[in-house]
Amino acid sequence: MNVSDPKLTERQKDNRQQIIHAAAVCFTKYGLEKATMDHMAGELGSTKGRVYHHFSSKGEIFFAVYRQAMQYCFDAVQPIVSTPMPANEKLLAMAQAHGRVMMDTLPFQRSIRQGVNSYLHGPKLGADRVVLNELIARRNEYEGLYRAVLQQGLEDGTLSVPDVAIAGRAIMGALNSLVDWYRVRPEQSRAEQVQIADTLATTIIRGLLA
Amino acid sequence: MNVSDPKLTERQKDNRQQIIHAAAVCFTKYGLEKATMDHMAGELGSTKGRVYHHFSSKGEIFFAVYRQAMQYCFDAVQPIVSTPMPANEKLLAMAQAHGRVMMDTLPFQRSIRQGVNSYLHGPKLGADRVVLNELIARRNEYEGLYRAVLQQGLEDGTLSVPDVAIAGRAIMGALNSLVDWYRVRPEQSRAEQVQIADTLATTIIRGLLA
DNA sequence: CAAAAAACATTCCCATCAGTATGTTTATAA
DNA sequence: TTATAAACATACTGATGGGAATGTTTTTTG
Repeated sequence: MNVSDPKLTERQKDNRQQIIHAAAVCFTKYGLEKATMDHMAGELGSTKGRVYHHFSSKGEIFFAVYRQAMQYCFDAVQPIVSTPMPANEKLLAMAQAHGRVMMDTLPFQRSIRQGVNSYLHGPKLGADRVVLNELIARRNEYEGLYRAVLQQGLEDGTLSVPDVAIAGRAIMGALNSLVDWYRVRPEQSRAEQVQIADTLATTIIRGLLA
Repeated sequence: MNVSDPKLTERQKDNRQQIIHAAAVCFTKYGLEKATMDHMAGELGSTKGRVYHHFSSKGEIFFAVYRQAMQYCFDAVQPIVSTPMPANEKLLAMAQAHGRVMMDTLPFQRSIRQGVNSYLHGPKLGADRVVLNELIARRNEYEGLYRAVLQQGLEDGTLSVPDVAIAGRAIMGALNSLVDWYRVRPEQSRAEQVQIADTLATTIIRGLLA
């Protein structure tokens, strides 16, 4: 199974990619619903015609954005999971990586944050409900990475939480909140950016007590 | 300055309250944009006419929901701030209280979570932009309560964080994530409910390390 | 109890936007 | 080089929903 559908030329994949990116920008710029197909086309310097030539609906585009956003997260965090390391260190590294991805792919992450709520209350059944469920499953799978490491930490004794599921939620919630309050500042260096993500990660895992 | 505008009869205030509540339900049920005025009216067993008699626009209703959601939070957390207590205990109590309010006023909190993003990218200027800014300021004021206690904790030595602002964000993010994943279960007792909020609060403040 | 105002319901209007139909141009294949 | 299909642009349609206009009933007030 490939990342995208197989029967696509390189050019087509590139075109889809451009559109997906423009969509992510528009979603964060105007909000999920208020972002129109014309907005996306405008962002590309084109018209609807182009967009509809590569995607069949607005929903399909959102799903593509969602998929990609998740992929970014997996690519950044997945490798760390399989590294041999004490669970506490591993969890910290994962949290830091996640924070950085949030910053680096902000439009995508902002889009899906709005989108889940929005597209959830839509077609109870139907074709794209299936796709949505698949994406939700994938998100759950991602969060599972954290729960697994938390569990591992309970076993190797480097972590201690009353409830693995809730701890996982807490981590995700705190990290994902980045997309709500983090603003890209042009004068901000990469080091300062990473500093924020790392501080956030440390604060969550270390706790707040003296 | 009163909680609501002064020149309103008791009956009017009650009517507005009914509408606000119905709106909060619809916002979470259908999503902010997809929730129509007819939905809200239907939820009340009435028609648009009634809604528009008490509110001039959909935006105004959302603002009312927002205001109320914030008020719920203030009412629950504000008292704790002025209680004489070590900062670490105080912070825990605040976090627990916030978690409970999230659960108790779920439709309201869910509404504003979607809404901020949505209404933010609207009228750059205009009358209701002013209102929105006021509400955002109020939210910031609320988060200030947590930052103040964090600061206090640094001074009385019961708390230790690298960055007060980021720690505040982390707390809010983790607690507010409740509205994303918490589902009301009929068979769940109040005690079990409170247990979840408390566990979450403890996890955040205590941290995850063994 | 009359008159006025409040509290609705009913009906209508119109701007917006997803999606379609139909061109026109550019690349690919035969 | 010609036919064919891909890659667009342009022009249109249909439904949806916010809000206004207008009618009807129920309170309140004088």
